[in-house]
Amino acid sequence: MDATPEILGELSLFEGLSPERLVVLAERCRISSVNKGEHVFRAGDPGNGLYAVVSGLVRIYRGSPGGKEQVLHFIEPGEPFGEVAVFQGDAFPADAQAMVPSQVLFMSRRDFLDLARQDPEITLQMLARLSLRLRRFVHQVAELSLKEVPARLAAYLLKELEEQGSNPLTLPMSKGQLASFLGTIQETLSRSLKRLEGQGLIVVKGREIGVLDLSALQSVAEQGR
Amino acid sequence: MDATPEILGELSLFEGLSPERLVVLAERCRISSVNKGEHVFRAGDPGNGLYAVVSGLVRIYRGSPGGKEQVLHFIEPGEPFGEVAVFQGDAFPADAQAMVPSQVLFMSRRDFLDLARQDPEITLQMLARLSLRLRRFVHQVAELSLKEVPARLAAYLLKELEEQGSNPLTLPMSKGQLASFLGTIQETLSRSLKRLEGQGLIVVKGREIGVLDLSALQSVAEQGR
DNA sequence: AAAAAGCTATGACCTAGGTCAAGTTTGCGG
DNA sequence: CCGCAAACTTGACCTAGGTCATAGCTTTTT
Repeated sequence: MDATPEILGELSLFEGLSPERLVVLAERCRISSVNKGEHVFRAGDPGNGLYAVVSGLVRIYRGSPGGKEQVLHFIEPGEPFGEVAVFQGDAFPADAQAMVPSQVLFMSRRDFLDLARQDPEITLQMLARLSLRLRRFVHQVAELSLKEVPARLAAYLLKELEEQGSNPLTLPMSKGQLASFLGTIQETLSRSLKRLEGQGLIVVKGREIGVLDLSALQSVAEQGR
Repeated sequence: MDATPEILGELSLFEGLSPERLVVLAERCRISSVNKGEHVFRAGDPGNGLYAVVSGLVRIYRGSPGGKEQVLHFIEPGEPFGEVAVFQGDAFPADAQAMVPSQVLFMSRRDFLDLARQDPEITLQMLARLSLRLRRFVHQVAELSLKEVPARLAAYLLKELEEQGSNPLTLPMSKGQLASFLGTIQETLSRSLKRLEGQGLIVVKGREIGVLDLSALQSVAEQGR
């Protein structure tokens, strides 16, 4: 399916582009639907362009021979993914899979580089975007090796609370997926939630989590090691 | 101390720039000496520009309240560091410390952005550079959470063997520092080395490590979980 | 070369958290 | 509204690897 200028305008990637430019770009982008569980690309696939989530939710992850998986990020509507392969190395470093029925936009490397040439602002925006991602990875690596599961969980809940702004926050994914993002497994996550609940810091009801004691949760999150 | 065009020409960051351009840039860059153990910047410091190692060795790491540290990368001569703060967020996300007496070059954000504007090629090179770093982090996150220490160690040795090209390879840092890079501690690294040695895969003599059984080492490195 | 300071090895011990195995609950397709 | 498949919880168990303590070794300083 073809993209429309309206859809493109919603993507953070194209923020600030003129309506005329969007019309031209719309012709060059393709939108496709992917079913729940379907892969947009696999690690090692040649990357001929970049993607963005139009609707739905996509997870980027790496698997291991033993079957365990580590989620690197969840991509929400408006956000691009798979950019790394456009600028370096050409093979995707991880798998991308739709977690719910989703629509994804594709733009070829050629078209993106053309756009970048005509609109250098885009390049700077991309640098800022990759820098942000780098910053997040720095955080993720440090958390994985320096903190224990309850601390990582607490930090996640605080971040989510901040972003959602509403107090009983809602997990945007299954607990198993969250565990995989936090570098652990379902069982351990379940026990950690229980523990925080037992300490009176949170209250859990399905995917809804209410934060009862903000400052105590913060001190759990800071526990390093 | 002022930078010279010759020094700048050696930096991967300025690869491909004309000699005239290098002369102009040399006036804008400052080179300073840092002692072993001295910090170039600390996490949270405002980032007003980027750095590159001219000589010596710099490590980028994050500490935890409990005193443990996770090394994110070792920066060798010619390589830039601290770029992330130039494009995003303005505070450095980690600490940078000289591991041996070193010389580092500094270029202000302003000067770098001026250069980027005049020479768009630099921007694309920077995109490629950040993409490579992102790719490495993807790898590091996955290794930390999916593999055990001996597997991470084996993977490191294979990479180092490849890069150095000589068989008894030489560790470029202390074993304690290597442990911190691999997300573990001295003692565990020591035992892992011993184990690989006991299995006849490597032979260790101080910082020199000879690889005896390449394919066995590869299969240890691939063990996921 | 002696002394101080950092590195490395190794042993005894302990715990966070992964594995395996039942259940139980939730939510979706028919 | 039913039934089946995920998703989730809970318990018993086990192990990788972190902690603590000690001692040998190597390098730099004086």
